[in-house]
Amino acid sequence: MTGPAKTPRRAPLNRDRVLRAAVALADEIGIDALSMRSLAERLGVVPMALYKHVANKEELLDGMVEVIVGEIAPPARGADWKDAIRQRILSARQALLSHRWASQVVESRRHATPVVLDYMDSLIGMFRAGGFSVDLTHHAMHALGSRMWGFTQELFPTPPPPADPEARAAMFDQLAARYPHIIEMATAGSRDGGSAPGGGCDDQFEFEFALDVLLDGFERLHRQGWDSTARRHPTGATA
Amino acid sequence: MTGPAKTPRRAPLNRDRVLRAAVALADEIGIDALSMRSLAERLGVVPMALYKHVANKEELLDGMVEVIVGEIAPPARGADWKDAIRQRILSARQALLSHRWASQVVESRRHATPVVLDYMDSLIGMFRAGGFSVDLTHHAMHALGSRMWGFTQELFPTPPPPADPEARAAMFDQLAARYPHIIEMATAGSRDGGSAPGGGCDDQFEFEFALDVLLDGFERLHRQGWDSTARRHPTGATA
DNA sequence: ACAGGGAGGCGTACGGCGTACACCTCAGGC
DNA sequence: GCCTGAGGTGTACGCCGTACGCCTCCCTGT
Repeated sequence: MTGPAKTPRRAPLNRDRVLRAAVALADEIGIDALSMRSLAERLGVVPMALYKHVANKEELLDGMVEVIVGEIAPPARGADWKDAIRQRILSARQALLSHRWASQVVESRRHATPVVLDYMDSLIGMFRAGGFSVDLTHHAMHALGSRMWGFTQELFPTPPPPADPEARAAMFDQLAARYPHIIEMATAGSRDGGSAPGGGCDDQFEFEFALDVLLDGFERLHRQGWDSTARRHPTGATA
Repeated sequence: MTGPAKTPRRAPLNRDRVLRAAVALADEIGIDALSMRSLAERLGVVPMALYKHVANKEELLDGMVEVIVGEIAPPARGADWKDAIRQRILSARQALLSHRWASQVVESRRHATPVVLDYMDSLIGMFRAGGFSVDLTHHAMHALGSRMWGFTQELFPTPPPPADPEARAAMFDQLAARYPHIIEMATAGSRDGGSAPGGGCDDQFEFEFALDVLLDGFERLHRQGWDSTARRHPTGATA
């Protein structure tokens, strides 16, 4: 009975276990509540123990990003460049969307980690495989920007609507006076059950719309043989 | 000699003075070093005094955004919708660029403040004045996303390049093996003094490129009478 | 079989943060 | 001449990230 099961010592931590626990905990309690202390407690360990596995909190967050980016589905083989890129980015979106805090953390990173660079490299490779020049690919990547991760900044964070209907009506009138166009847009959207119910748009639609505008634009420039040294801006010049 | 100048009491603070001091201090010492304490010290006041003028730090940051957004040049009158919007966004860019921390703070805001809504409302109004449907305008605004503020996420944060040339060459080979496309892009850009020198692209060019791809895309959809209920995605359908 | 070392975990402590709460101090209006 | 309330103060609390030194096993080489 003095076998290895005698003392049920917790399996020793390692970097990967720490990172996965951090992701899970952030999912659970939110990224703001994720501290070295809360994570340590979750792992049944003293806060300083974590520093044996990550250098500091920044590196912890970097690692969490790597875990998520690692969840992105691999590129589709044999597809048209546009479909392939579209699909890849949408699957990045899926990966990021399953962790509500992900976009915030990705945006806050200062240095790209290897896994992140892998993803970007593969995306660039897809443009190149589609015949894009290095030049156009470069600008296209920049134009995608954070959309390559599958998220867009929430534009109209819902201000708290008053519960009292009378107060709400009054506030509505007030808003309509100052922000006529916003109100027009918000109310128009809520008519149908379509793409844009007021107070909460169809994010997926909005995302794909923007992505397609960009990809279509890239495609057109590519077909035109656009070159950054020729005309500085893509504008016009369809015919 | 018992006049009002006898005791040189500091003019009492007010919300506006606090916000402007915060902006100036953030410009000076960086947004990370801006704390209620450091700001209070700069104003020659005890930290808690600030809470008589702003509810908490979040509201301070909101107010700082308002100050900056207030610096955006008013819309150009009488211009084509596209030029007008282009110009307005580029002037937003100018305003935000003069405070390096601005984009980070804007992105972190959860609730839009009145001044922010004013800006968005005016942008929407410009689309509408250009004949855009409410529907298309809505999606266009979402597609612009944070680009309406004139910034793009920095995509390739420069990893520290080793000083020793031999080590640098070794690292280069290693990177080239793992990230062939990234390296191709980075090195191709550095050939000419043009738009994309390695290690630091021409941000302004990249920004305008992306903006123009989007605006051109919107224009095309507008001319086609695009409607979100017709086809879900803008893709193709030029001819 | 045993000594040595290193990886993993612990405990304490420090300085900084945002901010709650009670208090003080006057200038201005009654 | 009193009152009031806006503006400013002082103290304190709980949280944070993390530096530093120590302990405790397990693995390894001999």
